[in-house]
Amino acid sequence: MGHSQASKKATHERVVSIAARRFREDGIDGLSIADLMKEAGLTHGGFYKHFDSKEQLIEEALTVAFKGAEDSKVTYQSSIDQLITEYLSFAHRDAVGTGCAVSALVNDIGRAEEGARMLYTHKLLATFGGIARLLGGEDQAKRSEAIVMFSTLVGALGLARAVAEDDLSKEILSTVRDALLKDVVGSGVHS
Amino acid sequence: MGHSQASKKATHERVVSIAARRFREDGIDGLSIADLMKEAGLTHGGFYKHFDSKEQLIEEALTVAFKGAEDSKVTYQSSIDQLITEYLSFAHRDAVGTGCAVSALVNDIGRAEEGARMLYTHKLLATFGGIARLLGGEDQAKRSEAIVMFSTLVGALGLARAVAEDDLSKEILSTVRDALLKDVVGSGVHS
DNA sequence: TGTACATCAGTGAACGCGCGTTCACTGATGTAC
DNA sequence: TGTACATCAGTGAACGCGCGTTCACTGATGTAC
Repeated sequence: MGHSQASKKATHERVVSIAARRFREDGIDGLSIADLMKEAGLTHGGFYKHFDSKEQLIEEALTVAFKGAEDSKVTYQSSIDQLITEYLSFAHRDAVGTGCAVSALVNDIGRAEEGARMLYTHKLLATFGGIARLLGGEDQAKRSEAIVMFSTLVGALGLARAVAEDDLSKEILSTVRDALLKDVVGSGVHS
Repeated sequence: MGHSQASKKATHERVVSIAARRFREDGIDGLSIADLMKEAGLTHGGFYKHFDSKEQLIEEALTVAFKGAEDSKVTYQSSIDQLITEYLSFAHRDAVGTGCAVSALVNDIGRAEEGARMLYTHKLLATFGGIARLLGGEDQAKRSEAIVMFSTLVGALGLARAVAEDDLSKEILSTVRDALLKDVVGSGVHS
């Protein structure tokens, strides 16, 4: 039946994977189909052999971005200390495209379609659950702690990325990291 | 000398004021000159009687957005409790266009020109200073507290706006608000 | 005060360009015999 | 194994549209006398 299905699938996944990175870097409206296909080594026309529309790509790419290795690494750490330290690291700040998609798309998603917002919401719920687990439970108190902590992480990472001066950016990351690590020690998670 | 200078100034300010709101709502790339001028009751050609380029508009509009009454109301509250309560209110969540521009533009600004990033950075420094003052001082400890608190506020507001389900959105705002208010009571600001 | 003239904010057609999408075509690959 | 044919991923020109920007023009307003 013509071209191999395996190679089509490989191309499809490559395009989605590039989009998952570029949407985080440039915003959903900031990446064009032509640019995307060019980076995949193809021409723009071929896009529609893989997707019905840009909207379908967005949903597939966000699904990948929310499941991606880098993002999960950040969300499901082996310890809460490690999560805080890696989430607020300079490496994570500088790796928007492979980092936490919840942070990278926080402003974009309010302007996106219903489907994209749903994926985002479910990822956020999973993240709250994952952090609560790291904090030692899934009761209401731990969930609340997780919500506050993740809000702080997302805010600090966003501000550190937005700021034009590197000194201030590093101060934000270090200050928030130290404060959160201190909170965790104080709350008895390290029983 | 031709048209009144007063009416030109009034038009200029009206256009900048609309842009300051719309940039927050739709993103910097999400607002076109034609749309902007239409909302001001003018045609697109007239734009260049007021600005050399879109870039100049961006800088003027961000300056206004960072000085705007609504934003300052949020940043320079009379008390830290009031700041937390109003920043994390449903009203502020639903008023992106007139609310805190630091939050609304946190993702956009990393993709913007140097000038815009500078304005953002200075506004953020002023905000940290303002919150430290509300916390009772401007020493390093209070500055650190202010950085952590503002990160938390920005993260929580962003997530509450991004989320597709109203229950979750309200839970984020309420949970973070209560936690921050409790922290403040505990730290002895209300001596 | 009334008239002639100069100014210039605002108009709207037009510019080149990039967007998302369509479509007739190509040519490498898989299938049938 | 070798040849003829069918499939279809990928190509690239073209579509209508909106973008930022330019420009010749208009006509209400301010100035000069």
